[in-house]
Amino acid sequence: METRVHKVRSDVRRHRVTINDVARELGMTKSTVSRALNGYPDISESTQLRVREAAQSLGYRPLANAQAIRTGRLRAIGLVLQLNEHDRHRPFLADFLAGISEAASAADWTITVATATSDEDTLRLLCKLADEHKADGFIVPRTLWDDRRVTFLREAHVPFVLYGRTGNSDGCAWFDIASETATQNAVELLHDLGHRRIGFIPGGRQYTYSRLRLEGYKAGLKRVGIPFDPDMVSRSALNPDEGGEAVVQLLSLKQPPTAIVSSIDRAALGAYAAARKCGLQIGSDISLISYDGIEEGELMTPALTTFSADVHLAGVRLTELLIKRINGVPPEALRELRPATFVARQSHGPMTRTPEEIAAIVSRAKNKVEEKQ
Amino acid sequence: METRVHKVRSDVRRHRVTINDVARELGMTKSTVSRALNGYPDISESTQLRVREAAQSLGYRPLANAQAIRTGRLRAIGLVLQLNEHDRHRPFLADFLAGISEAASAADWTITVATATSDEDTLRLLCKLADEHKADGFIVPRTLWDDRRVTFLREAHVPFVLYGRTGNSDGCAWFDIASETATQNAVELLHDLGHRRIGFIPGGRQYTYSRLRLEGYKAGLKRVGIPFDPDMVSRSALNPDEGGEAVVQLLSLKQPPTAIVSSIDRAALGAYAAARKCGLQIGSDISLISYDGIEEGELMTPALTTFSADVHLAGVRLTELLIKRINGVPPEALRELRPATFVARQSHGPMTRTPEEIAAIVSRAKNKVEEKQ
DNA sequence: CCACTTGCCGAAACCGGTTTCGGAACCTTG
DNA sequence: CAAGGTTCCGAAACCGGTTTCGGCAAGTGG
Repeated sequence: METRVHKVRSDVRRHRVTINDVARELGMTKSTVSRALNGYPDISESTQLRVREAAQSLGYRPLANAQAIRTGRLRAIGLVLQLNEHDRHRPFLADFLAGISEAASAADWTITVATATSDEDTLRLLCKLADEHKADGFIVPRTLWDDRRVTFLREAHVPFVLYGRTGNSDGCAWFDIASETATQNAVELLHDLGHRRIGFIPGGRQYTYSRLRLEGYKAGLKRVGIPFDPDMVSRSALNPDEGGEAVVQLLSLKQPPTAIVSSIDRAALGAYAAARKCGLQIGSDISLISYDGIEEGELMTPALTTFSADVHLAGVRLTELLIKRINGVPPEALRELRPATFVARQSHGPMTRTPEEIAAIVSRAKNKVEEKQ
Repeated sequence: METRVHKVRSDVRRHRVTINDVARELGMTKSTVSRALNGYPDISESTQLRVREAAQSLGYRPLANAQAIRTGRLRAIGLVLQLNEHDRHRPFLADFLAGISEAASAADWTITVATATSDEDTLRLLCKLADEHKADGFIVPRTLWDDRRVTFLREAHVPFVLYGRTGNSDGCAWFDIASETATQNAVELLHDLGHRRIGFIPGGRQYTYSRLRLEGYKAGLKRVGIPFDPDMVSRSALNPDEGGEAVVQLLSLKQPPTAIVSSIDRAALGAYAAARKCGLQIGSDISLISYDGIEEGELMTPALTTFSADVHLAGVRLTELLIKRINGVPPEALRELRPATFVARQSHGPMTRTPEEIAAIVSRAKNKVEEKQ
């Protein structure tokens, strides 16, 4: 046995064990071997057993590519990642990939990935991978509200599953984390701590999550009886710099917020320096609650309170859903919403200053800066 | 469910243009079409042209899996990533993948990835992907000095290319960035700035780079005429916490360093807080030069001086080398070493304090901490 | 004018599998 | 014991390509 395995290994290139080898060894035809290994009912139990044992001991592994040309099933899931200059820094990529790979391996599937640099590029690669049948179906990450990938895959009748929701979800299977609920909870929590002016920093406009989190913010306000004020919503922010600008925008209002809810952690990271520049300290002077759960949040002072999304789990579930979808389960039966996890750290707390006090501090800080110049 | 599967399948089949469709359209046999498209010399120029045009206009795309069962070539490169709990936080994964994907796409190849959680898992997946021929060759990232992946791939006669060097490089193609030279340069630079006691924080022991950087450190010392002192080499550090501990270890010496060279940025990030705890400020009281070029380094105060490795380029070159290797180029001709880029920021500077002064400050800071307790 | 290349393409085998079809052996049943 | 039904497997077609082989027609040399 030991030597046999070793032999197989060193012979990978020269000659692998084929179904014909197994058939010859057993004195059967390859059709019988094939049906036995695939559990067809017209092969007797005893024969199936014999074939399985022989295949095992010979180290036979069917070639997925060869199977695919007849069955049309490669047992590969496709993934096209868009890594813009913009969000090249994807904190969750490793976790996400690990989740997908874990679930795929468990089902004996593999992953085909490609990376793209723009929307067009993404669509082109998706189209190419589908055309050349490099994958049986696709995981579509970071859904947009109006997503051309979805349109394409739907029309091409290629199975897919979305990470996130989208505008028209006809025929879509999806997995998502209820960030709108998290955002709503953040507002309610801040209200319970005495805050009445609560600002909001949206994420990238085109993404579905951005829409949902804004809705969650509004739902939270409604729930606690605070009227919605458009001024309390800043420009959208996708990185620390933009996050900082958003915070400055909110704090420069005549009636600035005493607490801020940020759509994404990356933007919230920029809030610290921006607030400091305005003479305020996150956590003590002004509260901040964000969403995502990136590692860096924990290293900030004070550490960032956030709602954490389990991206590893997302990868696992998306893969399981996609495999089911490829096996013919209707998309309507493959939709899953999970809650985010609240990670209470030190960037939020009871209201300590009124909007008026904050406005005064900010104005004083601004004058100081101007004096220096 | 059964009917649905059949429907999908027939749908896919309906869409796909096969080589037979092209042949029928042209009134030729598929063998002629195949040879024409593959540029065989026994097909006339004019026929080749006609076939190419017809294939183009019909939208024919050969199925890589179908080609592979005869040619044995899938045009897919394999990548098994080990994402330990430990270094799940891989800052370069996105860049690395993007580089690989870019080069693979350009050559019309695809990528098959899998992630593993341990050395054994990595080896198992590598073996499985090779056995089932899911890829024509592999990129092996993060080489160890004694690397079982290399042993396996070599014995199995599977083409591969290493990202990094290894103990026994017989039959190995590789790409690497000369971090040993960078480390040496760091030492020389610090010497030029007046530093004479220069500490070193090694990375993960089993990795080849760790060995090389230590050698670079020693080479730098030798070059400038400083005798090597084993005490100047701390325990190895792979993350901010361990980096902090390493710094404390060095600063607690009777003759502490006035400058520190760190093997990896992640460890250097922890140096800031650790130095502060010892009463010292990075950049002004003590110099720090690191290696990697991660984004976070720029956000530190003062920003981290480091040698940056172009991981995107690494992905591109590794892919190009691997494809050549698979095409039969001997591994000895596929070895490439590139320099790292020096990124001068604010964490290093002229020597401002002697080792004795530093020792005094550290000892005072320690007493203070003890008093508080 | 005939033998001999040479250029070019069709026919068929092949790759490693899956799937359809048909028939032999066995079992039931009347 | 004949008729009919089951069980189980072999033969052959098939999937979408590649590659080998051979032959026809045109060109070339003697």
